[in-house]
Amino acid sequence: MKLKDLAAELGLSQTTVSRALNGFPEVNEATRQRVSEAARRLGYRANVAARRLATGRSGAIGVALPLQRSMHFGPHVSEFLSGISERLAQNEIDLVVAPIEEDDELPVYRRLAASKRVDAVVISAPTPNDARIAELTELGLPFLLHGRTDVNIPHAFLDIDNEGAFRRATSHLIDLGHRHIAMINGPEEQTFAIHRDRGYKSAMLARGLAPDPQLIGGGRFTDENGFRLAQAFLERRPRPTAFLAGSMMTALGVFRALRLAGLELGRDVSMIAHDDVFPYLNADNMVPSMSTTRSSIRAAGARIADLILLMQDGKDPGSIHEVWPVELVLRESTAPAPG
Amino acid sequence: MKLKDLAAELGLSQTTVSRALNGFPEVNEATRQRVSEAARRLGYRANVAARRLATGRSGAIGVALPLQRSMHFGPHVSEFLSGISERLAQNEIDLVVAPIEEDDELPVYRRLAASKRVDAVVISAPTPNDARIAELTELGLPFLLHGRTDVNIPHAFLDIDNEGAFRRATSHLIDLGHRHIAMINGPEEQTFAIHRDRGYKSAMLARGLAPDPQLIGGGRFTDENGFRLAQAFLERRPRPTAFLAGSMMTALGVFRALRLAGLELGRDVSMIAHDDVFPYLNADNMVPSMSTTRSSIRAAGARIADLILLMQDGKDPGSIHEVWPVELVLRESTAPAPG
DNA sequence: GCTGCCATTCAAAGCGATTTGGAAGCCGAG
DNA sequence: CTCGGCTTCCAAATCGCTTTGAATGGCAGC
Repeated sequence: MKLKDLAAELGLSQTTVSRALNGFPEVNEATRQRVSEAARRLGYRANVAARRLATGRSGAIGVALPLQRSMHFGPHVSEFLSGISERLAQNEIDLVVAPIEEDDELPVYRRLAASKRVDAVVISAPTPNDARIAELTELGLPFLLHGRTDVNIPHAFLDIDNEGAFRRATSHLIDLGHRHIAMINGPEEQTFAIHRDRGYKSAMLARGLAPDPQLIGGGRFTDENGFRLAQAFLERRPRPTAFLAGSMMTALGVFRALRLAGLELGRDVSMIAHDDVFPYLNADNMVPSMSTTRSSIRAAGARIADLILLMQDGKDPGSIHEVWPVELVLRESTAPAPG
Repeated sequence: MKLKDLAAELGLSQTTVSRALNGFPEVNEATRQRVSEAARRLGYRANVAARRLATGRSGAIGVALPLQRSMHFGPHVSEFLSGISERLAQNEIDLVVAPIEEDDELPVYRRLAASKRVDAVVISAPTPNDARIAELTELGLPFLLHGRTDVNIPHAFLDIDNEGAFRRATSHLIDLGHRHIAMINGPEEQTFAIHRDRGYKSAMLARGLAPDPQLIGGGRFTDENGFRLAQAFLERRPRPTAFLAGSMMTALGVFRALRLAGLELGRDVSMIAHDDVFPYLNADNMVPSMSTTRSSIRAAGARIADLILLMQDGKDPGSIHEVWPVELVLRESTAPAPG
């Protein structure tokens, strides 16, 4: 069933049928009804390849999927993709996944751009001087950055206020009387981890406390890494009475380390973890429930899709700068410092 | 830079250039060299929309991303997608993500098929009488099933031997002297969970042990669910001395429940968990290290991509039935039953 | 020298949509 | 009655590639 067939079926020209289906004003309302009814009845769907060729727009946007870095961000991926694709689907535009080998992104983008495979891409997990910004700008491939860089080229981004979140979390722990606060951050080269570190340290300094390098660690968002760092930190003297964890994964590891050390969370030790809101790891249902800095990565994905659609409608990328505030949700894992 | 430009640049016809680039035999080797060199130099890439229109193949395959069910399978998604897309990328074919609302898959597939958006789809997480098999068959949209059904329509699938894996794991625990073995399965309507249940029970019965319904539970693959079920099971008398866990996520929950009950894993209690091999959750690095039934979901994804490519080359879907054996890896979490 | 056969290359016809530039029909104004 | 202006619809060009069917040139065989 192609356009020609449908037109023949209706005794109309392809032009009219096309216009009717695409909502052009110059077609009689009665005709439009007749056309769309027939289209529905016959199950007609425009061939996307033909449409894309004719319009010059691919009707798809790409998301880089770093094969190696999934080491760090695996669990985030599904939520993020869900958020993006759900929103894009409403506009019938596809999300194509572009697998990328570490440090080999440029050729992939070049290919995507040259073959007009996607109209835009979203890139994630930037470093402060991320080379991709310049590369994509030069290629002329529109993009939206999830996160932030220091790169001095106008570009669209959406980020959460990592610095503010961790400043607030740290401040709160200090308010509760904690003085030795361990920080289990993300991969240290990533902008978001740098921002979190900045938030943590500025909160400490603001209260006259010196951040203890012995209590600061980073790395992958894994249960294992959280466990090892927490174990190490618990051996320091003075021992930390509170932990900040960069993700729910590392928080689980801290959990285990505390148990193993015979410490009770929410009494002997406090913890605030950052929660990207995974449906399969609920801070509220943990025992004890977990205090978190919370920001849905799925919602971010959905909004990113929105912003990309706006860019396609002509909005200047350089004017798209969104930084979301992060809420601090206090639950049972935070309590006044003991003794 | 389009084909015409490139041809003009070279003083050749579009036909010849196209053939040269696509490896047809009837073009002089010297010419081919000249063409591909020029293509590289000028950064020429065939416009995919045009190619797709001309060839009639979309050059993309679809993967349904169940928005609700990500509740269960979130962490698996990124690994699975990585496996598929990595393999597909080698053939320059795209992976498009199709978000799907629960119980609303058919219209999505219908749309994908009618608009020729993808050449095939992969579907996951089937139930025994999964309706999608019949629907997709009727639609004529080629598909490959990750998992198994009882549906009596020839179709391609790749699955792991869930029954055998759990039979073996259970047998091993019995060999170690365990008699009260708790089973924390996946969502009970899913075929794989049914197979695992079957393996568990058949191993018990084969050794003259009656599976205790009080020690059998299922549900989502979450830390939380594992925790709650384990806690409940530990209150039964006689108390289970061993646990089977359907995923590493639930195993983490069991971990916590054991600690809370003052039991030591690998001494008081044994556990074998199924490991889909997430790079961010390593059984070997847990403390104690975890005995697992192991099968990489990423490898499965890669193989699925292979099989789809074979189908596109004409292989009969009805002849594609792969069931992978699952290895049992013994580590510190399994030990002889106490007392 | 002519013919036939390879090996190369090409012109042109699709693929199935969108879109441009009119055309047909109808109406009221002049 | 004619003309211009709307509304509604259409024929044909176009997007950039693949592919069919034919043309060209070179060379061996007769």
